[in-house]
Amino acid sequence: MRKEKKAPVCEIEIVDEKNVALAKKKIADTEQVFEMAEIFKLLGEPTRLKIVLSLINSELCVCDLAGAMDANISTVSHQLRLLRNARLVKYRKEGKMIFYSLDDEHINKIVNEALNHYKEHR
Amino acid sequence: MRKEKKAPVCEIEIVDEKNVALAKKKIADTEQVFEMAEIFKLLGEPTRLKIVLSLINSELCVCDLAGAMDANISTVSHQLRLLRNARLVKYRKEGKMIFYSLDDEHINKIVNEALNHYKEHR
DNA sequence: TAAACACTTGCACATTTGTTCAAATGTATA
DNA sequence: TATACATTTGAACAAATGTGCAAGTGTTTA
Repeated sequence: MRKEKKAPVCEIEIVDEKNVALAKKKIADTEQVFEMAEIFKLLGEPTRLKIVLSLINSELCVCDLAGAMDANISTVSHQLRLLRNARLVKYRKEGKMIFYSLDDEHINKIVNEALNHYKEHR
Repeated sequence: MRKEKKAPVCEIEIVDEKNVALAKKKIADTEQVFEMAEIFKLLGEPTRLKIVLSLINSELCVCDLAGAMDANISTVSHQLRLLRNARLVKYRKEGKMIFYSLDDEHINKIVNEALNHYKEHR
């Protein structure tokens, strides 16, 4: 005897089976979806986005970065750690200073694409 | 008599004035930075990213969307509202069903660029 | 008109997140 | 070695966020 799932309205009924299958395929690689989301989340916070934008032109030390963004050094450092962990930025030491720069050429493209989006909408 | 700011260590001292100026220029348009961050933030949450990925192939009703993602309809609806407000998705009504689709061709590019990033890092 | 259905919305709640302060680390210089 | 400096780190806290339930809206169909 088959176990009868009592249908909670909608979840069971599929309207467009073919396209649901396609959609499922797109999000099948769960880990990848989470990794992608992680990158977007990192760019989705003003302080971190400012850091990334600031580093597009050139490497900067933490101090100058904070200066350019008009932000607390500690705040910048905290956010840099997140960007570092995700390998969006890299750093090099020079004496007591640490210079940060972008670690990925794609970030540039992603940011620019978003810029286009923004421009189009106003 | 000049007002003497007591220098809190680092904020005042600028190491690389030229590049700090360039960085400042990049983030000068505050409103734009926040709008960009908003878009990234929306893509930076697994549920919402799955919605966007699901809609790349074709429009889907809320019900199928939830089915494809294996998520609660209410949850999906809540997140759809955010995507709607930001004009990342649009919708059309057909009877009692509502079909959602991507409202922006840039989203596609942004997502694909992120995909490349991901692939490159493992 | 009533029932079924697709979807939205308000609420409550736990969780996550960004910031600041103060202390710690590590490096250069007197 | 002691001091100054650049940066990192931990702790504490308020604010923001995602989720699910239950109730609400609006549309179709019996």
